[in-house]
Amino acid sequence: MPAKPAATPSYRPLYEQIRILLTQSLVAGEWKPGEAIPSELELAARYRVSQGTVRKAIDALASEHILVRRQGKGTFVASHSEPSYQYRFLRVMPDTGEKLHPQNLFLELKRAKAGTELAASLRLKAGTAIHSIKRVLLFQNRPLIHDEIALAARQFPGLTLPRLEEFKGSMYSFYETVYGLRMIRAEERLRAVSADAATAAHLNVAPGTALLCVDRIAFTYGDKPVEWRRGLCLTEGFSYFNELS
Amino acid sequence: MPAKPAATPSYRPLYEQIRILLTQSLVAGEWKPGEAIPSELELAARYRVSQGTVRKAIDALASEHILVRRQGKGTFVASHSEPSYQYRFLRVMPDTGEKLHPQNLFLELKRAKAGTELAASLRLKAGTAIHSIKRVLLFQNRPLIHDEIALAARQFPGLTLPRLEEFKGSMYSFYETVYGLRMIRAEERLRAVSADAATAAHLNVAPGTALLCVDRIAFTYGDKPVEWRRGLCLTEGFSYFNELS
DNA sequence: GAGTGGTCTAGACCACCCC
DNA sequence: GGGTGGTCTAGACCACTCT
Repeated sequence: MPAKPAATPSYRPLYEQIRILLTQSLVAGEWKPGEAIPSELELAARYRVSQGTVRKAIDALASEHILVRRQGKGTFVASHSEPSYQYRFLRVMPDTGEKLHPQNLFLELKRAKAGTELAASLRLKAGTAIHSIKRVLLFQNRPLIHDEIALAARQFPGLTLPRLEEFKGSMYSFYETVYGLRMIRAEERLRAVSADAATAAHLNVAPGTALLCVDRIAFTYGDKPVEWRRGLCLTEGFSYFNELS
Repeated sequence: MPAKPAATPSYRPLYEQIRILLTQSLVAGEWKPGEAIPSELELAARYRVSQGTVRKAIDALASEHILVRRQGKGTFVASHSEPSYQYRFLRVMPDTGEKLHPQNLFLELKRAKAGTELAASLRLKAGTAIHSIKRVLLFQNRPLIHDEIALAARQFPGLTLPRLEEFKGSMYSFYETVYGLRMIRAEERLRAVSADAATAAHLNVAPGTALLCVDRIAFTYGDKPVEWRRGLCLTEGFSYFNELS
């Protein structure tokens, strides 16, 4: 493997270069979500390095939940469609701690143009065409979260309400399955706000009720922002769980 | 190194056993926060394993921020007193993203008895003596967070308001420096609530203002809960940042 | 039993820090 | 220059899964 030092660290270890090559193959779709990638020995042969070096590269991708190792079986491309990853980014749960999966109720999908703030978040030009989705998430048949979601229209051609409604699974499972876009990480900012009239109606509470406002930007490979989302969440009996370490 | 298989996984790798031995040394105070632990080769000799095995054990502890590696210098015990770790668990920051350090204003320290809920959180018996601390955190001279903190009295003997006030640094830096208790992780639950009269006064807002309520339990080695905390946070111009991956 | 990931070793060499 | 962490190798062997 030819050494290929880069700008930032003045020196790039081999396993780092391999990690980049693997990522490129993932972006190019050489291995699809849920599929196995070649074995460590095969990859070692392909890149002319030792198994240990390939392992270190895979370790890094596994710790980012981009790949999943399964002893005795192989290494697989992580997928939001797999049960254990279905609601990987959903941190709202009952105070009791059980993880329960919400039911989706779509309210609206319309075309719109990105305002300056949204455009900045998704790294688009202001005025770019977007899809704007509104939905409510129900936990045990109780409306708990009102979501507003924005996606660049050109990245999601042919998106319609019926297609969203007929799909079983999370939004990210949908993006991945239908549009081949895998979300690998997200940034969230939380605030406390007072419910406006419309939101209060959707969540069936009095206007002015305190709600948890969760702004999220979700990214694919290469830290490319794909989805903007604002969730307004009723936190009675439920809370947003986070672990600090 | 004698193999010492344990109950849970029916087989425990060597590096895992080393990790446990290292943790025991940390708990016993063999190496103090901020100090360097022995070099990898020394540890390899001590435990009669190869450098690679010690490395894997240290890697695990480093990824939990229990140890910190510094190339060319050594491996150090992480400390909340170090500038970069001062406010490691503080996720509230200006919307602009800069990290700024708050100023501490203590309001009260009193002795109390743990109610059933608090006792359960800290794994104490109900009625156990505790310290109850109240304070306000100011960002740029603006009161933004009202904290209520509970600690088991027997773990913090001789705690007084003046001792808290004269200490420069974060609470965890204080626990670590004065009581030798290192907090290594924490769990938080976030909710949106309406400000009551007292809190509103402390934060200089109208009663009923929506506040972010952050409940936290912080743990030392061995997942032992030490501190319970409830923060009520004004989120205007500020927000709670979280990264999902 | 064959194939996969996971562990462990011994040794070489590199990058970084400080004397 | 000597010490420390960081990389890389080649090879042995172990644990798990599937056929």
